Amino acid sequence: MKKTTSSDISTEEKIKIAARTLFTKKGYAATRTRDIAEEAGINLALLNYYFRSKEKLFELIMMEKITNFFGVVGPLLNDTSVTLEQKIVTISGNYIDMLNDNPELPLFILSEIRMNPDQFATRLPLSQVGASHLFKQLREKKPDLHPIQFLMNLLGLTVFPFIMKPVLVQSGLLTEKTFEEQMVQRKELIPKWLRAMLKKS
Amino acid sequence: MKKTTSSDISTEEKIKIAARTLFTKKGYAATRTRDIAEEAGINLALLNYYFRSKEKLFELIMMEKITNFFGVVGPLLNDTSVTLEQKIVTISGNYIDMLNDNPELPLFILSEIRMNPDQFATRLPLSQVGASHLFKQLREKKPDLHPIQFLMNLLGLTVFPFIMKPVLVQSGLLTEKTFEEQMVQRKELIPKWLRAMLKKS
DNA sequence: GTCTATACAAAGATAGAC
DNA sequence: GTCTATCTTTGTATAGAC
Repeated sequence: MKKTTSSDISTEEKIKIAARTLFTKKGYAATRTRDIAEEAGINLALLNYYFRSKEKLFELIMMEKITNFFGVVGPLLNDTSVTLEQKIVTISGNYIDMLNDNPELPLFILSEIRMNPDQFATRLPLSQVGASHLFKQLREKKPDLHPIQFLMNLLGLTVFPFIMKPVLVQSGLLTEKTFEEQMVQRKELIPKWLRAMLKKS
Repeated sequence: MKKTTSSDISTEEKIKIAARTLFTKKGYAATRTRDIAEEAGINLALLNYYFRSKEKLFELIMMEKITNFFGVVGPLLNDTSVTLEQKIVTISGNYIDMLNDNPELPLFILSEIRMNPDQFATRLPLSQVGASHLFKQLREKKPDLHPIQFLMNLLGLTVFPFIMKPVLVQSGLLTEKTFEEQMVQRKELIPKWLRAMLKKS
């Protein structure tokens, strides 16, 4: 029987929590194992005891985050029972909700991929997108626009504000609160804008 | 009289060129001064001789890049002789041209700002945007949409594809060549999409 | 499983010769 | 201005006691 209850967290879990915080905030290279240990309130040696190395620990966290990030689109991609319109609303809405809770996610994932493109390329569930039902729907609806162009728009309109957030808030152009309000608004605006893009021209 | 001619580059300049390449590709933390020295083909000690420290050198490059990045919008912001429509076309067009030459720029700037938000906040020319002529034009044209929302769209549609580029290319969803072609297309598409967003609803 | 102590490696910075 | 050699600091990993 595990001695861990909901109120006392195992050392292993403490390290993972601290690693999640620091890695996603500062990235791999700028994060010190000593800082993780301190943040977790444990001894530095235990990090290596449980996870063998900084890199192994990082990969664990990274895979978790990639799953989070692509989990929003994944299940919808090939669902033939959902209309294009519904997919758009669901994807952008779910992303905004998820990113409101994890605003640092996109910048973290994208910058780490940039540093090691080939290492993560194979593990990304993106390769299937090209043959997905969503792409088929897009081609039918608007043959003269490459589905990738549309995907860039969907993600750009949804994800980019969260990437800009630190800049906008720090520059005083926006407060945390008004940012969140605007993101809520966008859940209705984005589908409207995307719908216009798919109109026959 | 300087002995430097156009064909032989001064040591100082060699270091700056190497630093530009490595910092923008890997970020501050992951870049080693030894790598910069090697890339520049100079002795490690010379880096400190010319720039005192890694950090000083980095700040120099960073300021350069911020100037590049915001230079595209800056001059247009308060130009009262340019219509809103023209501003949109110019901004997105110029950005796409500039980013086609410097695709790593946005991810570099945004991830470094994320690591040190307050350090760069003051130096960003973004605070003036709120009082700009562009924002005034946007408020007049479409009072029910917050200008920031529009700015997010303009930048999201323009800049985000370049942020996604490594992911898209590495996952095999796109080749370098088709990416560039699509970006050229977007120079006409983006203004069209944005125009639709500013229509009376 | 957890901690102390320490080895080992890498990175940034500098002194001093040329 | 440039180089070699070296110092210091910081970061990662491990050995061994409890």
